[in-house]
Amino acid sequence: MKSLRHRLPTLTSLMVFEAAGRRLNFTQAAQELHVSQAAVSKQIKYLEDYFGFALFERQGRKVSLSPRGMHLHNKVNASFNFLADAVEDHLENDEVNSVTVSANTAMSHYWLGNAINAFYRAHNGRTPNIKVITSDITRDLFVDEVDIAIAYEPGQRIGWNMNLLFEEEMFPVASSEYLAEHPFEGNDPSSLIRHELLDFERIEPNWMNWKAWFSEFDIDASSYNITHRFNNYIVLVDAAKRGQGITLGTRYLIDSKLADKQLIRLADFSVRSGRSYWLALNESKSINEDAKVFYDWLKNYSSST
Amino acid sequence: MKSLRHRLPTLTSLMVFEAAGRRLNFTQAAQELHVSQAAVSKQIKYLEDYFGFALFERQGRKVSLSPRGMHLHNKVNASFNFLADAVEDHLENDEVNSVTVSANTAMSHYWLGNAINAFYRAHNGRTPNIKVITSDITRDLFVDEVDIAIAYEPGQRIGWNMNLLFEEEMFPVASSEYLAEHPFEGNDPSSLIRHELLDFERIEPNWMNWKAWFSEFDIDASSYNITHRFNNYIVLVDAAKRGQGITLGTRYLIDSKLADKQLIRLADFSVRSGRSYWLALNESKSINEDAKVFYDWLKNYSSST
DNA sequence: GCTGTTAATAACTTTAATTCATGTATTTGA
DNA sequence: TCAAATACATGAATTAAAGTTATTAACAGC
Repeated sequence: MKSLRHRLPTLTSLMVFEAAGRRLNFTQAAQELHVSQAAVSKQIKYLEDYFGFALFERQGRKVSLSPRGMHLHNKVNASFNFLADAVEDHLENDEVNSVTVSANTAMSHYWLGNAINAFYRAHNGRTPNIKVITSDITRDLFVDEVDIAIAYEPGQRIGWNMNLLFEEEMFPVASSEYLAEHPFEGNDPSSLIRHELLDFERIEPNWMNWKAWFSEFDIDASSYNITHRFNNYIVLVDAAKRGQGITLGTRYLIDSKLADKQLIRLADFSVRSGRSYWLALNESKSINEDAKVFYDWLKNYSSST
Repeated sequence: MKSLRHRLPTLTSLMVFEAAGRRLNFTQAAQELHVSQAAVSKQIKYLEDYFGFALFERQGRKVSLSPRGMHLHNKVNASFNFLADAVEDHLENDEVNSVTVSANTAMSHYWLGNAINAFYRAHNGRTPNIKVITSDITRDLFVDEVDIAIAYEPGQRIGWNMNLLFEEEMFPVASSEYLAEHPFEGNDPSSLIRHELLDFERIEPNWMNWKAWFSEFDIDASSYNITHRFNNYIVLVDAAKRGQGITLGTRYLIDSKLADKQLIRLADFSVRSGRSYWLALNESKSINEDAKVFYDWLKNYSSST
């Protein structure tokens, strides 16, 4: 793995490019940066040599970003702004008491949001500030910054105190609207094969999808019909709620949608994958008392629902 | 608005901090960067002077990140990696009867889902199969596999036919429950500073957050109070709907939540960021007729809403 | 065809970054 | 227990990157 320094041109040149690309005027960029126009010109030249193509198109005395230059500029701009915000946060804020919680998209939306709200209500709104990191990449859930991670099959992790939350169990669900249009007849999984099936497709989280689900009943992939596919569980469930087809619902996650009839469970067959969700407390950094309180509260909350 | 350059310490110092904080060993960091150990030591000292607090804790000849140092390091690391990926990008499904559409999390949930459903209804459920790719990384939205991308500020892209969808405009919103508990009094943005503010924090999409929003009214970051932070717009809006605070709503995305009173707009002030959402058709691969039909339908749909 | 504006370039200067040499503190192990 | 080894800090000197000044060239608008 190359060092970051050797993966990048000089940072000065990128910063000059950021200003020049934003203003589309080297002279103004120079004023903004409090340097001479010549300095800007030279830095841009260096950067164009580095890449081997033009970042700007020169039309006489006007400059505009080339297609590739524009694309690069978006990224560079986002990156420096993020960096500047981070730095300013540290200049302005004396350390605030704050708890960072991470979870994947589905958990964040269908479970954690409710849990935080219940915690917040239970303390009359006087809770530590909370930061929620949502990501479907397990590695991102366990970065140092995180105090509490809620993860699907994370495996053992040193420095994290793990607690079983619940086991994964999946069954077919659809909206009442869909079922009115396409009545579900029969009482076994093979009755599903003529229906419109909405599927989840993503490397991680490596959830059960229709293929794995059907295989539990020895039903072959060629016999059923996947209409739409999604890599985001919320968006998938959105489509099911709107009546576009049948999807696999995860117990605990979609219970509230069943309770208020936004989704209807088709029959009583379901599959337990044998995999689970876990609650994890980061013990590798100096103990954050607020995090510990929330962690214990969550353990209790999960066993009571 | 201060120039980026004057919002940041020297970039060299940040890059040295990135390496030193990752390795937790100044000598190794120096080797990685191909500089002397003294250079690292000096840069870290400069940065600590800049911030006015210790980034590292020195225990004898060992160093570890201080809590604030660790926090900063996460951001700096993310930022430089993002930058390096962007730079490296620049150095260098053809399944039948199927249309692949990509969009970020917020767009997928708050806009695209409705649009697909309307398309589906308009054709009595006889539409091509659709695959939805949800990602908050712009690059992922424009992979070859995608037929139609819906993107926030993608820049010009060769091989993609771009169409303006709508301009970003943001204003404060909260649930009626929150407003009953914390009445909003006053009629200018500075009235917000005593409220509980929920914020969006993420490198990409590089949306307007409270900091940028307030700066339009010359309100300083130290004066208001961010309680909870999120890197996923859906999860952020969930918290607002549950009454945990005030967030910035994006016109067009949260209009339906305003219509059904799940969220209430606080006042009539709003900020236009000058940036926009775009609809893009992939023309670099052999034309997918189904995709073209959906693209044209989407253009029409967006102008009618 | 002037006049004002903007970018590029060459020669020179400045200064931030880096090195070297040395000092101090701590850990390791014979 | 006491060298030897390891790791960060610091002052003075050096270097190379970044910046300046001055000038040229290429337009755009009057």
